[in-house]
Amino acid sequence: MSEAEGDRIAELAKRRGFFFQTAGVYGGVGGFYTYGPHGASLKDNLEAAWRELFVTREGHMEIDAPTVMPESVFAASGHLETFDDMILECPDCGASHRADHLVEDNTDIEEAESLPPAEIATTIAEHDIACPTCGVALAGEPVEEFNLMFETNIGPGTASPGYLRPETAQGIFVDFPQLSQYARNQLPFGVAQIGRAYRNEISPRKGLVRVREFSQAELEQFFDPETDEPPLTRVADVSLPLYSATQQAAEDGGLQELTVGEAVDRGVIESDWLAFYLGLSLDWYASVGVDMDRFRYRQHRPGELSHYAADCWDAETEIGGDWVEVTGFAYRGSYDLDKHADYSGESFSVFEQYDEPVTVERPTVDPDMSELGPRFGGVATDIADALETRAERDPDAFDGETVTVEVAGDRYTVPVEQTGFAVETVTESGEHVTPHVVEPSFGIGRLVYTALVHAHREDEVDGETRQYLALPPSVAPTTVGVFPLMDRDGLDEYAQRVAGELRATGLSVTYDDAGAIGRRYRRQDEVGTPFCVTVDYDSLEADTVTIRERDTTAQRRVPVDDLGETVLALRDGDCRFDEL
RNA sequence: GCGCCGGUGGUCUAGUGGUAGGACAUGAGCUUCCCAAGCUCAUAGCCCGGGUUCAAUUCCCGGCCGGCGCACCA
Repeated sequence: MSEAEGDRIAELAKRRGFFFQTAGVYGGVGGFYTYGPHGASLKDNLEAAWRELFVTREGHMEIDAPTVMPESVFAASGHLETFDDMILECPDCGASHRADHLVEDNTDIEEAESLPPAEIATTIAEHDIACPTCGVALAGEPVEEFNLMFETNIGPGTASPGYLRPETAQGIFVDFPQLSQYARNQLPFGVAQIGRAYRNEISPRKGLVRVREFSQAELEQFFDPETDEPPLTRVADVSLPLYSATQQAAEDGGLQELTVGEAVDRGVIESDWLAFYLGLSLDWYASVGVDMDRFRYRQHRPGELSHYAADCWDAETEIGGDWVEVTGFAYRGSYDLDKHADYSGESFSVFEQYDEPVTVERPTVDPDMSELGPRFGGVATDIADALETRAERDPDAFDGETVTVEVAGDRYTVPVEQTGFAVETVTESGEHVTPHVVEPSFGIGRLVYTALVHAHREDEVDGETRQYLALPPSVAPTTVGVFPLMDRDGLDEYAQRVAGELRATGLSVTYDDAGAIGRRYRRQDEVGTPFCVTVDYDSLEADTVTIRERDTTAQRRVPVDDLGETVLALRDGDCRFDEL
């Protein structure tokens, strides 16, 4: 652990091209990192592994939405309001406070968040609100607005404000009606997306942990909360390291090791869908290089939940003594779809057919427009609509001779016989359901960082300290290094040919003929290359090469003919090195 | 954003009011028949701006960036 752990990785990352701070020649810019060659490759491999599970294996759809969205999207999602904080700083002690919270705590005003900053400042002065930290009067202090979303303008001028998305999820929610079509309106279905998101953090910290631009891999699992069940049996026996809100509150609370089945049965995880994804994801973390002894699922405490979340579990990894959120598994309910339905006026529900149609009695109207039209003129259609609404809500009103409806403040009386009122027996074949959402949201950069930190090892070879990255072969940036033992006598040509043949199989290969052989092994150790192939003088005689394993430095001699297949099998875990 | 501390080749560092030295890494060459060996040579640096001074990498101020604490973290 220790800070040294993060420092070592930051140093290695910069020196060997995993990641580094962007625009260093201009002094650098806070919270922005560039992935170097090895880092970009590692990140790609991690994303591919994610896609393999959450898209391909689970059969979900993947989309790619824009990173800039119009204001209306975030007005509906709640981000415009929740991300726009009013900060007030104490002139005396320097503490920052949420100005709207000060007002709410000290006055009868609720939802002060929706008030303009000037009004908040006036209210603070009027009520003589003092700094909660030191007690100094805050009257007259400026209320600063701070929005965590990057704002921009769409097109010329400022008429169409746009925002860089603070999460990729809204790109899925906002086009749910379209996506539902592609899923043939069949719940449950999932939509995945890998992409960039942006948050103008007040103070970015700790390398890749808190940055202003980052990659998310998110899955939105849509389901009918009444009828749809996840395939829990597939993961029922997976053992989860759980740190529930209850355990966090308990004095002696610690991790609970429960299987997915047990956690659901005991109500530790309330949502079956959340439980399913916690179970499904566990092995994935291990497969991309997370040290599972430094991993836990932690439930959000009640006050910690996001504005949209009903329940949330974070996957956390331990880095330098701190626990870092690498995934949020949120139960978002129907919050997002309801909001977009509300703001847009469009339907964000799915029509679900019943197994058996249901017959119900329903009051209907069929107004006689040949009577209503001449009599009421332009408002006739509005009156017809009002009659229809009235019939649905208050069919008893049609019991008498006439019925009265109100349109735009005026009352109109219509003879019931002209309304065509009837109670019909209709057959309903289904109903409209607004799906609920469970969302696993992976922070790719934090996982890359975790993979590097957890993979870092030191050992001793022939009295020399060796530094290496024990990355899983499937995610390591380079799979195999190829070296000629000597850069002469035809060994180099032979090795070049071997490297070319390996590349042709689709493997990620690096060729190195510079310096002593040991130095070349070390270079590859440091960037986590799991296998190195060396061409020596025996190769020229017998067409065999040595293959060396990173973690043990052990070597085997193998025929060059099926080298490609051998390395592929080693990378994919179809064969163990000590079986060669 | 506030406070404290810091910023010297790609990396890690020494040092200084008269523009800098090392180690590692990198490149070229020699050597070398499997784990950072050795030799020669080469490339490469005082975060930015202002001030004080004959002279600033060094002192002062501001900025940028980083670490830590506070705040923030949908």
